[in-house]
Amino acid sequence: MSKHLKEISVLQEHLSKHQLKLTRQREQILAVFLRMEHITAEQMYRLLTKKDPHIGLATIYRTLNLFCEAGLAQARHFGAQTQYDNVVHKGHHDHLICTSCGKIVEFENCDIERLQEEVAAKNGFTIQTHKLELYGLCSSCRH
Amino acid sequence: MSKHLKEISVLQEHLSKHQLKLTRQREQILAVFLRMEHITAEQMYRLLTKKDPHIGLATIYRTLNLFCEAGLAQARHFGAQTQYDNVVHKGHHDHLICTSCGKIVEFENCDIERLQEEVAAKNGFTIQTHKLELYGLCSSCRH
DNA sequence: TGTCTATTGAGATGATGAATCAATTTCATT
DNA sequence: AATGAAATTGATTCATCATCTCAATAGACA
Repeated sequence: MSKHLKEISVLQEHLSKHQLKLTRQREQILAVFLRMEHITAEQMYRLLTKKDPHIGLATIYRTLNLFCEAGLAQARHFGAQTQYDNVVHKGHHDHLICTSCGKIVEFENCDIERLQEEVAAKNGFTIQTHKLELYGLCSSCRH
Repeated sequence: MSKHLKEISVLQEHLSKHQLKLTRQREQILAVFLRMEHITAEQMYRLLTKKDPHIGLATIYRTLNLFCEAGLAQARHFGAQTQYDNVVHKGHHDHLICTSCGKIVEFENCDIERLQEEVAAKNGFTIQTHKLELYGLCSSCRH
């Protein structure tokens, strides 16, 4: 765990701010979580029960939601399941996607990001990450 | 229905391309769907059963998924439920999503849209629609 | 019209995640 | 180190959403 001192202190701060407690389970779940880019509750459960068969699935869900509140994780709903993304590993997920041939072009645009921050601030939000996908026709498919 | 000739023909084409049939239920569901910006299967079910009590929820789900395959709809998983967005009504598809409590705020920002067009043009794309989701903490969850 | 095939609808099934609650653990205070 | 209030755990139950099943029905093309 020594690699992730910063994340541990973020959690510690959130815990003490809300009169919550640091438990063995929360440490174990955090240790696994910080090694992954993203994980589902089910995956986490399988990983943890290998070592410690006495950890409950309900605890996993509760703890991953706790991480979201602490700002360490970010829940994203993919189909049926919920992915918990590690905010530390966030990249820029902006894509142009051709609806005809499926071609994908990645891009980054600072002006858009700045405007996103403005919109978020106006609504009282603090952005952790974002997803922007532009769907359309690429130059070859338009002709 | 006469307002939505284009969308009807998009569906027709998809159906015939895949040896599927145009049924009374598909027409009814499409008619309602095209009037909405976005809808859930449950909402659609309630709207339709007012007129025709003999329509099944399974059919709603199947048909909305069909619309996604035909390119008329776009499924989005919000919390527990799935929203089916009308691709025709682009422009109101942007959301702020709280990763802690799941609260969703819709917004629209012309400047962002203009920049999106610029980015697309620079890469030779013509935008048909887009999806922008900002994930973060709302004001209540940050405290 | 008749036949072949896709579709429907009612209910069963499955999957996910949240709620419950008695037993246990944490941690500030002795 | 011991105490005790308060938070946490985990086994289970519960609730919701969406898909699957399959016999009955309806569309499309000859």
